[in-house]
Amino acid sequence: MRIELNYKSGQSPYLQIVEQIKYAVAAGSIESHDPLPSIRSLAQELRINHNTVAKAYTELERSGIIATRAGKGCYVTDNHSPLKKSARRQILSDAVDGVIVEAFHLKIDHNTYLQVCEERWSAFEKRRKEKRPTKN
Amino acid sequence: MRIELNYKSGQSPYLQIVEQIKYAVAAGSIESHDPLPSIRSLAQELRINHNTVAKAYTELERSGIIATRAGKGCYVTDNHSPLKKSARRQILSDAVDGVIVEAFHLKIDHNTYLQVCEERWSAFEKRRKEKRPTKN
DNA sequence: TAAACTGTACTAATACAATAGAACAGTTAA
DNA sequence: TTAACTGTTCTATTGTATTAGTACAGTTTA
Repeated sequence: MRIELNYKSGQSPYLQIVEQIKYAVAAGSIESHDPLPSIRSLAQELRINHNTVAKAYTELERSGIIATRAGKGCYVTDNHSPLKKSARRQILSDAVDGVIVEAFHLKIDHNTYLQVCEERWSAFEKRRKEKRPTKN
Repeated sequence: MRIELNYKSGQSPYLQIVEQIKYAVAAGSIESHDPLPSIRSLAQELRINHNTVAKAYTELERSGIIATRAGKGCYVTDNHSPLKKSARRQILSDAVDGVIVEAFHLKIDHNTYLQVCEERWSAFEKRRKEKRPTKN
């Protein structure tokens, strides 16, 4: 799990860390109970203040993706999202709406849209299976 | 086309205007060549400074969604996205990746995901057809 | 031309996000 | 206990986003 900061992207470092870790968990690069690099070591590696990493980790903890314990460290959790099914579906629905608005302005047709939706899901699925072949 | 500002959302007013207009165009609530409310009249209606509305309109013009002309007003354009096909598909792909990461952390399964992707597209399509039934 | 409308440009005030430094507190192991 | 590691809290600084006020410029129409 390698985190890289892009200072030209315009996105703040702490948000880049949040996104990359969320992405890595979803893609199976890191799994439940895996330890994350400690706040200070990651900060040193990225040459930023440790509070910037701490802010990213706090945000991830708030989302239920990781757990932090003073003195121990940070770990990926397995119980993401305590929301009930209908609420989770609503959040997804809003996110999909955003993509559809984007697709419309990009003049993308229905078939291409569906194709991309399926392709990308398969790509994530594949990476997760490659990472833990015995568990599936 | 009614724009409403939510001051509790945390999103800045000018971005709310941008999003709502992009959404309205994608949903067919406003169509190509339709006039938008003038900068000053919309500002007065929303009780904000006209430069805030101007900023939103500038952003929309930069995205190729509307055209503004001093003295005349602002109109929805029809030529969105001058990017080539592969680039547009790449942008969509990245946006879909974001949704998939979100879906994973929401513990949403493949079927539900695909169902929502299709459902929401149909909902937009339906609204556009209802708006201009003779054109399709 | 004059008035009333359009959008635009410039400047300044304010608020907030982002980052950093220093000191604090919990955990482990020698 | 002590040392070395963990995360946490507090405060301060910096930079930038956001908004607003004012003055300017283009277009239309009476």
